[in-house]
Amino acid sequence: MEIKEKIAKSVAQAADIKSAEILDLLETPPDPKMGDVALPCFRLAKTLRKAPPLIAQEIMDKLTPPAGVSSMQAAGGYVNFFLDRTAFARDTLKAALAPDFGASDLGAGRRVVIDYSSVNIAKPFHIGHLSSTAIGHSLYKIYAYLGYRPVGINHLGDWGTQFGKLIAAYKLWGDDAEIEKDSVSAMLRLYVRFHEEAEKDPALNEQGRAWFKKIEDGDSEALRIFGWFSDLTLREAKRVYEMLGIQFDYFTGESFYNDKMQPVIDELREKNLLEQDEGAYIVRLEEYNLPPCIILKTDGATLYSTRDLAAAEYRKKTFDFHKALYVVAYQQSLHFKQLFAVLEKMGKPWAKDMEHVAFGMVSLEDGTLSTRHGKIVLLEDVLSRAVEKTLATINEKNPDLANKEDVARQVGIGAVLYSTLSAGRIKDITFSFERVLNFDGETGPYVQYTHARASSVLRKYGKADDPGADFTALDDADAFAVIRQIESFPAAILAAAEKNEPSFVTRHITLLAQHFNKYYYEHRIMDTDEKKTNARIQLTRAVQKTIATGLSLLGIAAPERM
RNA sequence: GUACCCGUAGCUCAGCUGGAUAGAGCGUUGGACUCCGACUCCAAAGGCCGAAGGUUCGAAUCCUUUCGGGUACGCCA
Repeated sequence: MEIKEKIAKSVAQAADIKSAEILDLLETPPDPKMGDVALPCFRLAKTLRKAPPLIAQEIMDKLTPPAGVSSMQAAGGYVNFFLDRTAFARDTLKAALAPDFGASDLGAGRRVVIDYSSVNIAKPFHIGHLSSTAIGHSLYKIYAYLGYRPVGINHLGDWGTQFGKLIAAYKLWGDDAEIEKDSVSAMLRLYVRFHEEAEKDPALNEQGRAWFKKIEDGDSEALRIFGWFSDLTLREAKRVYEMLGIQFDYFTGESFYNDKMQPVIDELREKNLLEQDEGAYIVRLEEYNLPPCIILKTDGATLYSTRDLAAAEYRKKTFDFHKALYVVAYQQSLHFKQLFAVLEKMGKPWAKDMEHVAFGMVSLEDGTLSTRHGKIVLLEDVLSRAVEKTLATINEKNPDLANKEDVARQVGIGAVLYSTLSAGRIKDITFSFERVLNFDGETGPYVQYTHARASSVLRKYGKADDPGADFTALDDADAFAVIRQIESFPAAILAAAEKNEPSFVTRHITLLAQHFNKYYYEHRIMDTDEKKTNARIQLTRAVQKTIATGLSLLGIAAPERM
């Protein structure tokens, strides 16, 4: 970054163009043999009204290369700059070895509310919830690293007529011991049975509605049963969160907003936004080219949207957020567009600070996930199988390793997290054990292995860094590739936050691991020249640190041995 | 029907605020452990970037149309 600014500045002087404009043009050539930084002159041709190769030549002739640039070359319509690699290595490693490399105070004093994971009461925690959980948690870490104060909210699915049905089913066929023992699975069986029986006997639905009404009215028995179900579900979910190393600041679910909806409805009325249509109350959104948003049903009951409006209002009031993110699957993108549009119509200037961080659908190889038909894969099973497989690998390759079980957990779970955070979040995922449990190539274990390998070298070296290190040892192309990648780490974090895209971090550290592994094979790190050895050790240390930081931003552990 | 998203190597994906010969991993084939960790590395094969127009000095990238796939579209969440 810094060197690009210097180049932009000197080009600006030579060509009499604004330096910011030049900085914008600067890019990295496709092949390092061409140069390290390139200035394409094609766009300048328009204003200067000269042929690009001529401009390139003229700029080069007039230019005094800034410190850090060793040579220049005009080629085609480009001016190519070759960096002084020794200086680049020294500067980059110094920055990378300082504490909190890539961190910033960009977000100082700003809160970012992140709504993620959102488990449903009485429903199993399956692989369909992994994306929201992993992406949300990673964003939490990324924003925190950039100085923001993230607020993690688990917006529990704990409201709706379904819970009336569940209680009705429990009253008819429930067995306390079975529920205590099987928890969510037992609840799910009751729920499925209810739907089956209601097909034959529609009167059951009436019972379901009645029980839901009791929940709404605060009936003590209804609340006791529902509270019991909630506790059991959360206990199960928290076990998974613990395995994943994830915490939330709040477990405020939908029911939390029950008493907070009326003021929003009143406000909509006052502002003349509420309109009765076919018996229901709606807000029209034609000017947004969106279908209307239903606020109240014909029977006067509230809906999902009503609750989310109240939640948005509450979050703004409580946290005064700088940004509010909803890490929710893209199926709900219309809902969020409507939600944001309604808030905007209500005159909330902060509506523009809210963002739906959408991600793709998870399906199984033989079709869509379906809780009701039992076509699901439990997240806990995936995690355990990944851990088991890792343990088997460790027993085979590194049987004397201490804390094998701990490491197996870190690597196995890391593999699962990595796999959901490696592709862009909008991509659909077809879940397959084969893919998740493959640990070769661009995978979590690969990156962790690189980290462990670097750690191992550093352990062997066992000495502190030497201020007199000879960085000319890092002049070769392999080292340069590694250093360049390290240098762009802070930019990758910023971009990840900007786009709410953790995969930018995943990709960045994966590439870094690849460059380092190549370097490791081509070069001996520790040799007889102490000053040169130390420079290569600093490189190794910077790689180790950067990978560890990157992994931690993804919520993945970085074991030193594996 | 309408809106949004996705089509890049056999498979999974990068690259998409336009730039120099389209990249990686998996899989396939063939190599590399007396040497700092082989969960590693090297090499080969594999592409009209869904298609057609357009804008531009230049398009995988921007615009239009079109085909294929996905998702969602008032009283579920």
